[in-house]
Amino acid sequence: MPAQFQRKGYAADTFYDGRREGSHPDVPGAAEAHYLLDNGRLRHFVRDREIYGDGDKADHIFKVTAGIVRTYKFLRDGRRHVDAFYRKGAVFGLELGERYSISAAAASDCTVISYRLNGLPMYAASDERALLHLLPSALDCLARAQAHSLSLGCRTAVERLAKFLIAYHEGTSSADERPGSSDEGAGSSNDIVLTITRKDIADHLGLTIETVSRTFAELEHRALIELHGARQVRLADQEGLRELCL
Amino acid sequence: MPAQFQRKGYAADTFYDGRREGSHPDVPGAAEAHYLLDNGRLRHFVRDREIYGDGDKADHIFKVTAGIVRTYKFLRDGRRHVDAFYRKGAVFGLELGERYSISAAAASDCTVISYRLNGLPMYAASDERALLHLLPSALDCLARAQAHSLSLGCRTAVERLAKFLIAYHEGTSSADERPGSSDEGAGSSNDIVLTITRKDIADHLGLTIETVSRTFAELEHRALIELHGARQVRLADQEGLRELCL
DNA sequence: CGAAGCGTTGACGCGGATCAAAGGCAGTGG
DNA sequence: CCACTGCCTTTGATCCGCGTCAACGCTTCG
Repeated sequence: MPAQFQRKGYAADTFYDGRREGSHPDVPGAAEAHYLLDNGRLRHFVRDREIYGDGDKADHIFKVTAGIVRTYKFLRDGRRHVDAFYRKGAVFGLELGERYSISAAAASDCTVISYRLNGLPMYAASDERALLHLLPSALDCLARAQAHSLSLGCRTAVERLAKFLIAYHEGTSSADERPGSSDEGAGSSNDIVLTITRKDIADHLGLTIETVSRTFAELEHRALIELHGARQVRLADQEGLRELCL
Repeated sequence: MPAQFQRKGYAADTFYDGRREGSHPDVPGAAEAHYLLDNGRLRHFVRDREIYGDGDKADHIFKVTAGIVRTYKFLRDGRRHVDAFYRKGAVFGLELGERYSISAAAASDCTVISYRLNGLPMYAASDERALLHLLPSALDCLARAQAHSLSLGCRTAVERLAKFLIAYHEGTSSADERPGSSDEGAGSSNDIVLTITRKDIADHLGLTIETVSRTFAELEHRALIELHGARQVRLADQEGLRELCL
């Protein structure tokens, strides 16, 4: 009923691309916002390669430079929950305790920079100024985690997938990993290429792969998207998709 | 399948009581961890009174001193999602942007300290050292938000409620707001008094009040809890309840 | 005592899980 | 070049947990 809740046009959740904190020029030292990652080590991971495991010592922070990273967790019964996806520019591996509470792996082939902490939990690292610059990343993760539990708690399969596609699109549309033609030309800007599997999507949205597949079909049936193979999706009616969000 | 994922005995999520960050003595200046809240203003709220609204200027940070605060959001269709509950010692109102993305209200009568920021988004506040001490709070919120989406994404009504009860119990058992007798005596330590409504629980767990009610009955039927009225619950079999968590 | 909230209980239907099978598609080897 | 193999995805049939609708009990307060 309250009217001020109608915040519109922001559907992105769980796709971290580091744009939000970068867009705040009044952060002290924003230019080197994650400068502590600059002297890190570049590492490449093939799809499904684990980057760190739930329970490992949390002695690194990471930043994605290419591809998509997922954070996830296995349940006792073998089920898997995918917490979030991280894209170019996003920081992951932030932990309060001295061990990771969740695993991270490459959802597609990807490249990350890893920065080694000096054996201390990150809130206790020696460089306070560097740590300060992690607060925006942490708050960004937090906001997206909250948005995601809202989706999981309140929304149907169609709505969750619609939101996912919008978020995925917003995550790539400004980046360089565009499908098809290399020039920034005509209106092909609502094509997306899913470099992650149906299973990753399903485990993230709290659905099964069968339901995800059926829901893709449903969205196509409603003329909101066009499927060209399993991985290539055109967002035929972005307005309609956004209608379904939140 | 991986064995190191079996982290046991930590079921608390979404109940923030500020114990975790306080338990890290190696945080620089942990004693005054939230000292920036010390010169704040004490405020009292009756149940359901809004503390701040989604969309308001995010110019305050809060710390709970008594009672339970919920953060929540209304959806367009009138549904409500309760993101988290905050208890004595917990900090809430942390935001990346300059406006709150979620509302906060008193889930029970409660008292909070509000600290006014100087008109800037909090990551840009003048006192960097003070800000630094918010990082643990933010990371704690983040971990719990992640745990909560896991519950919502993967678990059944019975499992969610079991986890909720364990978390609620862990949140009160060490605090002073104990039910019944005032002395720290015999084994009544697994009685809890729910000061929040079924609706708050339902909206938090992504269920309806009917299902929550039925699930309480189911847990009692399985002899995991004993209900003495709607608000007083004895955790008769904590081990059994924990079996259901995660 | 009546009214208003909150909580419980029952009947029924639907959305998504489960079980089962078959259709692309890429990589491999003959 | 084509058959073979394994993985990912789709599609169909059935089942079940939870939502929905409806009615009733309990408590509180005027």
